[in-house]
Amino acid sequence: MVSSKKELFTVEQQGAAELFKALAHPARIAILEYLATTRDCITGDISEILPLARTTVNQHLSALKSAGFIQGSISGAKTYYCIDPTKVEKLKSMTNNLLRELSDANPHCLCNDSSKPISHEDSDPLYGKQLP
Amino acid sequence: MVSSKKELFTVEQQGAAELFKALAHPARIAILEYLATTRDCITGDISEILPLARTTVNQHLSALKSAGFIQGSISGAKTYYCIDPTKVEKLKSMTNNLLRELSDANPHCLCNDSSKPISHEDSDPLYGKQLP
DNA sequence: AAAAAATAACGTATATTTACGTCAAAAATA
DNA sequence: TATTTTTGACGTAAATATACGTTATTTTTT
Repeated sequence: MVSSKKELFTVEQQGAAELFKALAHPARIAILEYLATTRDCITGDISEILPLARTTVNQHLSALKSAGFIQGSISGAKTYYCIDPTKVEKLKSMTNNLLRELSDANPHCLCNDSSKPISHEDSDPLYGKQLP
Repeated sequence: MVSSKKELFTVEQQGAAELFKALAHPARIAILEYLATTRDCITGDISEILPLARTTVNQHLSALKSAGFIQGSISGAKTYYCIDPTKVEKLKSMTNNLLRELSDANPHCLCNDSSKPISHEDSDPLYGKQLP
């Protein structure tokens, strides 16, 4: 790998990928779910819930914060974290856009075209065969 | 990192994370979008569209295939890839579940509770401050 | 039968993610 | 004031992802 190459795609594609990447670990899903169900959202609490060390949880929290999914507000020694509803809305609209794109155009694909019946595992004996 | 730890979360959380992970790179988003708009979905075509080498594109295709987002059917020397609409539906329902979870419960959080006004960047001068 | 076309497999190098321990600093408490 | 609590910063090691060139194999074309 010489460079990252991600910047060669559209900003929409990059944005979508970043959003999904933030959710691409079960710990971060769990953190968001926990934050959604409690008022007492401090780091210590979360690391007691999750099967991970506190520093690891903190790392996941940072990732979620960088992606904009959560906000943190310091109150004394404690830091309160909570979900940013704006970002959740953005995830919703962005996912809906992508899903619409993917499902609308799909019937055009050869594999799902009923006028070309010999193309899937049901009918094609070579489906899924590895080239040796 | 000793072990992966991902297996310590619920299967739902793992499944969601895997699905999102498959979409966590702009190239894979671009591939899905391209597959949605064309009938001629063979590897060579896609690598001419994307700013990546053919082998790299193939790698991303494998990732999407492993995740179940695309199917491939070999016809002669060419391999035709297409989106699996079932998986797209699964992404939709799973995302909707998560979004419902996250938006429903959010008002309970302290940070978004109007009865505790001093907690966000507008009112809290310490918001976002790094502990040095 | 030989050459060309197309693809997956393999190997490799670099970058990033994941997981955690240790440490220092700020605030609360004794 | 000293101790405890809480947190983020830093360093590190292993795992995984990304990007690509090379190679072998199959099919098509010549």
